[in-house]
Amino acid sequence: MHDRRHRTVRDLRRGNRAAVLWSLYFDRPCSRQDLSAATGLSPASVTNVVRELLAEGIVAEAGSQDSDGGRPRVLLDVRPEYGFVVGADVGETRVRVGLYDLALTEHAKAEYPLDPAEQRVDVVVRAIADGLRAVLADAGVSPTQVLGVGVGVPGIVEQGREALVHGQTYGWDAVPMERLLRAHTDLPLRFENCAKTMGQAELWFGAGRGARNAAVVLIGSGVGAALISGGSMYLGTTSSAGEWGHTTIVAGGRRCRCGSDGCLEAYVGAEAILDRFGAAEASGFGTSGSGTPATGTEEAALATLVATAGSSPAATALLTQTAYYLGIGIANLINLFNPERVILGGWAGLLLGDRLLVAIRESAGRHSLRRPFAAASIELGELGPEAVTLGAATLPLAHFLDGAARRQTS
Amino acid sequence: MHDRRHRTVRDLRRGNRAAVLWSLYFDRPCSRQDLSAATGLSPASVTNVVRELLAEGIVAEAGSQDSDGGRPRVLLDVRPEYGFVVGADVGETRVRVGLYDLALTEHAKAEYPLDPAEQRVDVVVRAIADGLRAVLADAGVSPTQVLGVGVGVPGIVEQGREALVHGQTYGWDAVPMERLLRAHTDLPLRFENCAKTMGQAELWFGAGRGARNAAVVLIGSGVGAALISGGSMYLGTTSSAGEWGHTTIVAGGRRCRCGSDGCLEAYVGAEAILDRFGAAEASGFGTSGSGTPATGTEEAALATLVATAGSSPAATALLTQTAYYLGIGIANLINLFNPERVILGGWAGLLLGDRLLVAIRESAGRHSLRRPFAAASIELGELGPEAVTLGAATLPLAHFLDGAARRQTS
DNA sequence: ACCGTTGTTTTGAGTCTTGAAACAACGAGG
DNA sequence: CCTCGTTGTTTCAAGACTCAAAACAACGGT
Repeated sequence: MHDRRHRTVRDLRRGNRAAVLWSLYFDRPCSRQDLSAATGLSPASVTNVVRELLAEGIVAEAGSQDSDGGRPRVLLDVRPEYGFVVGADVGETRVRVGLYDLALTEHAKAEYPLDPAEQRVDVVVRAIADGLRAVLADAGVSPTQVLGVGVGVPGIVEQGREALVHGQTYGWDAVPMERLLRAHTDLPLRFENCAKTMGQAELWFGAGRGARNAAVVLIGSGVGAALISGGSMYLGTTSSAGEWGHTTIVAGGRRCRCGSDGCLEAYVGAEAILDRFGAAEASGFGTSGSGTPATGTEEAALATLVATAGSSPAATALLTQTAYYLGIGIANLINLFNPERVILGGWAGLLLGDRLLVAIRESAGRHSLRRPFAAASIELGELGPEAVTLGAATLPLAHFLDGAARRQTS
Repeated sequence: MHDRRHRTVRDLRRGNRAAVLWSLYFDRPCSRQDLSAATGLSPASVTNVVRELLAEGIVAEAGSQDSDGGRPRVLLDVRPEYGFVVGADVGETRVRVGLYDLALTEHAKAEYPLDPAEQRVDVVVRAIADGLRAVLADAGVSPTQVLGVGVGVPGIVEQGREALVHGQTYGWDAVPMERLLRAHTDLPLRFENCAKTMGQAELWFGAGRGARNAAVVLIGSGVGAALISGGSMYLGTTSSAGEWGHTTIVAGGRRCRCGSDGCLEAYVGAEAILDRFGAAEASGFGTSGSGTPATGTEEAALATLVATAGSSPAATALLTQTAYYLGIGIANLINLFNPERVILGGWAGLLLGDRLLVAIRESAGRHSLRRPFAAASIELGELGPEAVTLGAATLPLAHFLDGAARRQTS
């Protein structure tokens, strides 16, 4: 109950410094006055903090802006080249690594294919390490300039002294990812579930900008969600919160690959949609069995399905039904969480949402209570597939803004 | 994003004072050393803060405790008689008001029946005002000794400059409860949904003690939930979070009184259970129609139903099914929230849980993912029907512990 | 050149926490 | 009975920080 732990007066300083940095980062560029207004600090304190940030080279003055009549405001901005962050995305078929500066513009990227049939941890770790080396070499950036590395992994991340990864679908059980990767680099490492990572990207730079309570809903082959409460990711007790895909919406319904039945994922996951279509058509695209096709194939199949929807009544009916179920899943989120925004993302989510957003909204409205529904807007994600890498890069960046991380060289 | 707003160095003091008070309140009695350890403050600062609290009469020394060999620890405790708080519970059939001291021991209570057929706001407000006067007179407590009044209302509370209440079932729409009650008293008022209020009571004093992430699930005639995240109530954007009862668990299922269908409430709410039983038996207890019976009747009917379960196969089957559905609802919470504890409460919840807890756990286990399920314990609430009043009293108390509230006289 | 306006910095005062040292209250052992 | 070691609490001086007010700076208009 109540974790209030502002100890020393020095922590106060750190806190105020963080407040200024966060403010500046998300409202860039802005003047000292703006910062004063945004943080509630006195102009004097802002001057102090900013002086420090200027001296450290983290922010720089960036021109000025006329004020009506008086002294012009000096605009401040984050100096993108102060440092770099690395984001890595461990997907089902490939490992992607990106190098970003402080403004999160990409400076280099690398990609390594994985064998979708078996995801061996050592292969993944080696790919990340290789990617790290590659992007640094590519952009001519020295490791000393890197603030940290963030990794988005499929599965639950148990944050402890060393991050452990539990990947249900990959058969990973308490894999000591951090220790394994530590063998290849001394940089600060952070791990997070890739759905949460992607959610954070949408929250910071996509459709979720400015939201304090939001749900980012991700539909790919499987289904997941990231819950944002009070402006930051909600993790839960063992940081496995957000398993929306295995929420039951049809008691006694279709069998799900998780072993339960009636899960949302068994109706709106890409694999499930194709499965259902296959069962209905008993022919055509998709997989009728349970084998996981390469994502590329799955993606093409679903795209074709969506495209045919105009002409094929069977496809239309299926999609209508999918929107119905998806609306129910979203309505449940709205009733439980009362978010101000629900963002639909993931490759399949974007594909479906493009065509079905109206139907989804309608179904969600019918299945949720009036007031919470009225408070929530349902929108499409704005970020593409690079969102996971970007979101991963966000992890060390957040720590930097909090004032914890510094560059290795002092 | 990030609300960091520790302005002045004085706020720091207030924060540390609050940290000490909360610590002491929930680990009572304890020594200055314990407080130092619990809050992370230096012994010197604890002494300072405690000196202040002693001078104000909020805490008092309460004996001492031998230390092995050295100076004995002086035990500190909250002085219960420093002030009082009032809690009011607006139920479907009655208004209950309780007067509590700082230690939340009851000093007086009052109850006023309501006509269950129509809940007129002015009647409710008058009952609360009468109850307030009555409990104060009864215990011989002057209003100047009262720190505040908390009210638990059925419906969504919109916290603004003045609390507004939206009671779906009562036909209350944006009722300015605070303004209405303000006409009768000058005391600080706080309003909250009664499910959240009850949840807070369980969290502080019942089965939820010490939990940081928990879900308190309430089953009465209707169904609701209170979500606790990071040790405090999660409210959502328009403070209507936790509408678990109207979460869909059977797409296209039974019609619910909210207008949607397949809601959890339509399966496990007391009214719904009796309804289903009536439909199955086409005779016996319960109501076969949709009219809301007086709660007393409903309560008796459900108790009878549960009692017959041993002998009547129909009743047994119905309860088994109810446990199945309830387990699904709980599993959904576990998957989404990853709480460390799920607490089953409400009069019907306790009645059912008493007999069905094992079956409910089993169903929840089958419908949730392994890891989050393993992290969550499912337990019965420990508090009786007075929990709402107690929880309501908790609202002004929390503000007092935060250092905001003082007694009116200085 | 002067004035009003607006943005930023300096200054002096006031608060707060803290580590170290002092102080207090006990049991044990001579 | 006195001393000593131990443990819990308080005092004290130093250091850190924010803030309000005042000073300063940079502009347009007249």
